[in-house]
Amino acid sequence: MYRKADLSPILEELDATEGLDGLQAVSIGLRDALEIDHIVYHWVDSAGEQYGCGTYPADWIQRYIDKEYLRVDPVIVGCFQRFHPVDWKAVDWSGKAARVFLADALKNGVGNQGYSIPVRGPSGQFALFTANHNCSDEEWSEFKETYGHDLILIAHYFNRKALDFEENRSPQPVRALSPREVDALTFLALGYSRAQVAHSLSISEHTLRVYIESARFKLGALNTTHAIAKALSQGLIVM
Amino acid sequence: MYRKADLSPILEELDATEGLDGLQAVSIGLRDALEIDHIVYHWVDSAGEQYGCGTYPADWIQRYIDKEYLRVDPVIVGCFQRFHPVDWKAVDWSGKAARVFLADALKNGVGNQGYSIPVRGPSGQFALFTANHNCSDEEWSEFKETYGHDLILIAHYFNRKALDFEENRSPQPVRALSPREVDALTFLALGYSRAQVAHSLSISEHTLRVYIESARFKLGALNTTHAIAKALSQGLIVM
DNA sequence: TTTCCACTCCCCAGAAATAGTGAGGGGAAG
DNA sequence: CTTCCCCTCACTATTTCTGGGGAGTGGAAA
Repeated sequence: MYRKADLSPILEELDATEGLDGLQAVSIGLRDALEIDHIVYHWVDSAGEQYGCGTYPADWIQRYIDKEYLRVDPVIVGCFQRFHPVDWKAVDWSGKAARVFLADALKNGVGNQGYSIPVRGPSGQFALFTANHNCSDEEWSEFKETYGHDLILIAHYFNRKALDFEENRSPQPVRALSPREVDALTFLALGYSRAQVAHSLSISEHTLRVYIESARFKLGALNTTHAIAKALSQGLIVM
Repeated sequence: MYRKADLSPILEELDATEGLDGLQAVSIGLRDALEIDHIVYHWVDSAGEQYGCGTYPADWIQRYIDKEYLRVDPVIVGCFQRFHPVDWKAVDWSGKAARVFLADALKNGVGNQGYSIPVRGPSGQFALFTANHNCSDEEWSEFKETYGHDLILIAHYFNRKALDFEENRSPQPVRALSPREVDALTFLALGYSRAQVAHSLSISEHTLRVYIESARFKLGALNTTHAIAKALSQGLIVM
């Protein structure tokens, strides 16, 4: 039976942390306190870039990036679609690429049990906070039972810190879309043609075009499709 | 000085709750346990729809909807841009509409102190969890100090429940895309033209078109833009 | 083994989106 | 009261996308 560790010092340490190196240190402390194999915070950037920190072996992290496992990893997909924390056993490993990925992960020091918490920030920011261990299903259930709540909170704080660092680095000048621009992009995202959208909004197609173009400009998008993709992934419009 | 209330029974009640009415009941219990004026969970939908539950007077809620305060409320805007919980005193009340809104809110039973926690789910889902009270800044600081962590966790669980209800109402079957289709849609979402995508994938433009069409078909999309919007919002592709 | 499905290639005509201009009215903020 | 942004409308030429055909390979599953 698990005896629950006191995590309040970890939370305090997390609160006072500065910089990614600090998060790295906290994740090591947390891993030790929880007596599991790995703790990983993984920021998945909308541009496909990614950074994170945690206790995975450096080899594996490099391999993950090199092999573009991000596109294969079913945990990422599963978390992206859900709000609940995700147990690795519950995601879809049926794809061939996914099974190859899993085998490779296990070979590189990743434990068989995982529990990943999706965290979302403004502008479509998305990250994962994962606890990983090598043990039986029963032990893992007990672990989740014991620390589930705490992990959610800690995931929240990890992401908060990561966002703070990011903000310091690049204060993004996100210029908001005007209501009409939002309308226009929303209808386009729903699959309507420009003519239909113009009709729906009771404006001329020419006017509609102006909105689309100014939205494109504001979003720094190369074309309408890009604008809609950006607006969607930044949470500026919702389908 | 605050003596911290034990919130674990509330969390358990929340865990076992079914339906919006249940959430309503939990928010009342929580308000009483915290000894504050109001607790509100507010799901904000971009389409302008919104639903929520909490302890605000029904009059005020109706007024909020009728007057379209959603578009004015600086707390909404502030939370939408941030990951941190937001104290109402810290948001931008400089706009005229915002000040009118504030005056109206205070007149309708809303307390002067507020603490709102943004929560985000898949597909750009966004909600706010708010604690509201009428008291001095000092008392409020102490309250936030005491219950800040708990409120984050509770906000998370409120949103989880709300999403569960939503899911039960509209379960959608997703048919997976082939790797090539994912590639094609991903590049298109990044703003490349068909010619550029074809070149990037080292295939002919004709072939590329076949992928796009089959992806469109699988997604039940009306056109390419729609397909990309659907794929993005279903988490099938990541930018 | 046969039957899928994923992947690759090709032509053509019509529909739709983009790029380059332009203009005027209204409202909010400084 | 001026400036800035939002909303609305218009024309033309060019590029890009869509929809309609058809055809051949290889791998995986039934």
